[in-house]
Amino acid sequence: MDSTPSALTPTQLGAYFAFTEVSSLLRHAVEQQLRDAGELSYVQFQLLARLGDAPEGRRRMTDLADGVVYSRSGLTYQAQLLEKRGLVTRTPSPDDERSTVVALTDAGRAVLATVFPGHIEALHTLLFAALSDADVDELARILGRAAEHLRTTPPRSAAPRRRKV
Amino acid sequence: MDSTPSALTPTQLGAYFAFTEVSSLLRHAVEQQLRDAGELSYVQFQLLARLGDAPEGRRRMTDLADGVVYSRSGLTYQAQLLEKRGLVTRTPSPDDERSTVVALTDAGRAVLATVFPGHIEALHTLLFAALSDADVDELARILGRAAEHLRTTPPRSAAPRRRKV
DNA sequence: TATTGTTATACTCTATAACTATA
DNA sequence: TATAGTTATAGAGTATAACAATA
Repeated sequence: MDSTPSALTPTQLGAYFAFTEVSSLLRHAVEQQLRDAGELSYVQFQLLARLGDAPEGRRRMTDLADGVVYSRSGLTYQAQLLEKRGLVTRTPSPDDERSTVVALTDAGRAVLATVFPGHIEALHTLLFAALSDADVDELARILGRAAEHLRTTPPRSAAPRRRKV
Repeated sequence: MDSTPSALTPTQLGAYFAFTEVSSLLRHAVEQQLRDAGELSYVQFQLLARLGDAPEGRRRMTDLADGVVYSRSGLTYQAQLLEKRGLVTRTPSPDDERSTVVALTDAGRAVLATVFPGHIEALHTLLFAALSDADVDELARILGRAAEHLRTTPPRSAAPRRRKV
């Protein structure tokens, strides 16, 4: 019944600091690689990668947004940039005419293909080179659990208090 | 002699995705908390926290920057904001007159104190609540190793290529 | 009325380059 | 000449609110 103690144990603190450090350094390095290799921001890469994963390379705007962007206008902005570069197309959905379907173009796939090898190499040399297979196993298990918890616990915006009512 | 293979194992992929997901969701939640509780951006919080850790609450600009900010002007900008709010002071160093020493004020400590409990609570409910003590142990160990690797391997900017020479 | 997405706008943040001053 | 820091400036990104259109 351990109800959110008011301090962290030294180990928790260590885990948190290490996490933020890895997160910051890794992200910075990866952003640089994506910028150099394909003129992509991290967000743009994530959007393209999500499309690459999707059946037929297409998704509705709302589905595309998920963990990537936290405002609808932010997604519109990025989708516009990608469309201008010809990496995606945006067309109204035939099913629901309110929806916009974003689809990866051949050029979009090409950019993904250009960027991927360096991306993977960066992950290898920066992260996985330091870890044993067992470590990676553990990491996947633990962070997978944490991710699921985060995904489910506060559905998106906990907002425990409002300003000004 | 496993020289950076050109693909990731499913487990590595899982670890990476989980990591980015946790990183993104946790950071977003924490930023919201810091903003609500103390009108601080994440970077500003990190700077204050670093000062709070330092002997006498003071550090040179350069030492303060470390993992937090990746350009000197960015640090100057943030330091100015904090100084305007009276949370830090900036004074030339007596030792080396090129240096600026940033020092936490009482108001700065007060803001840190205001923000900390909610910060810790957020970490508890969002991250540690999902993990066993053993998990946290493992996480600290693995990520600690990764952090050290990242810290040492590319001293700061690998820059394998330049644009335009 | 609720949902999907866009637009307008304002703001925060970051990075580059030029500059000053001290070591 | 190298280091520490600031300034000017420009650009990228984000979020809020108002809006339009469809369900």
